[in-house]
Amino acid sequence: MNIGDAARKSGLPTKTIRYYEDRKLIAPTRRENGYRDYSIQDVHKLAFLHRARSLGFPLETCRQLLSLYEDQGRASADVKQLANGHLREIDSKIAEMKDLRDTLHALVKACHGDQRPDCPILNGLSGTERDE
Amino acid sequence: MNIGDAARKSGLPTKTIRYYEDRKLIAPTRRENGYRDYSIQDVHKLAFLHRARSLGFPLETCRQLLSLYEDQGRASADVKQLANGHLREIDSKIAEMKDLRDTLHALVKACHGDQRPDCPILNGLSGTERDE
DNA sequence: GTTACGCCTTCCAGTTACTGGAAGGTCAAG
DNA sequence: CTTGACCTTCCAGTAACTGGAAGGCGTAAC
Repeated sequence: MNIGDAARKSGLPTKTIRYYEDRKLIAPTRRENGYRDYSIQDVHKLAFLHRARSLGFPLETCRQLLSLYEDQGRASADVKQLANGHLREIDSKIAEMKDLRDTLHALVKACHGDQRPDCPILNGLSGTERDE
Repeated sequence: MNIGDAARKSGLPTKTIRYYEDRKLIAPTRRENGYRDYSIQDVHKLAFLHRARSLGFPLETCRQLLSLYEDQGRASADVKQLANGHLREIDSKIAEMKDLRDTLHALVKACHGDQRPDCPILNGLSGTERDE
């Protein structure tokens, strides 16, 4: 099938599909006219990539997951290890963002937000507070 | 002072400082030998940018914050509005990441992680589960 | 004087994962 | 034969840096 149909079935834009091919994640056959020709298996792989990416796995991790996906003799332990590594990264990112959110929230809360120029947010950012 | 000293005092790498100059966020004077010359005010601005960036404000928002920072007649309401917009974005990003984390966590938990090839994580990613 | 070292300069390229657009070929319908 | 929807490749841009190369400047030791 043509790239447009593969796009509709996998949920990925055609641009992205071509990009994945460039990055050697997928290699569809070509017709005589030069058009890419996607098999059902190709579409499954694209949909797999789509889901893995939407879970935030980096492309290189997606590449590893995809090769495990295609390896009938894989050990689920290998997959779990990749997923666990990613999970830990997500957790630390969430923690980092929460910290950041709390800091910003405290500044916003302290700001009266009126026509006067005095502003705890800017004071906080300028480092003129005692605790920084 | 030289860029190296400005870097040490502001906490930003010299590369980043030059980048900010390229993006017109700061404009130090130049000495006769071509070296950049940073004033105390410049260093304050760099430290301000450093803090604003570490709170996750995009550079363009930093630019606006910086101009408010320098505007003695600003209204704190304007600052608060910028900060609030950013806060909302952080909140939605955190919520998004939590969702993602929970989905991934569920997959990881369901995976026995041994030498067998059967793997709920890959099943989840391939979309062969009934609820996807 | 020159050598060494650490600073400084500019410019170019790479990172992540796409996304947009231009220029042009293909195909089916009317 | 033209229109419109496809498809192709290639180039450039995004955010915010980061690394490296090639070369100039400043100072101190030998």
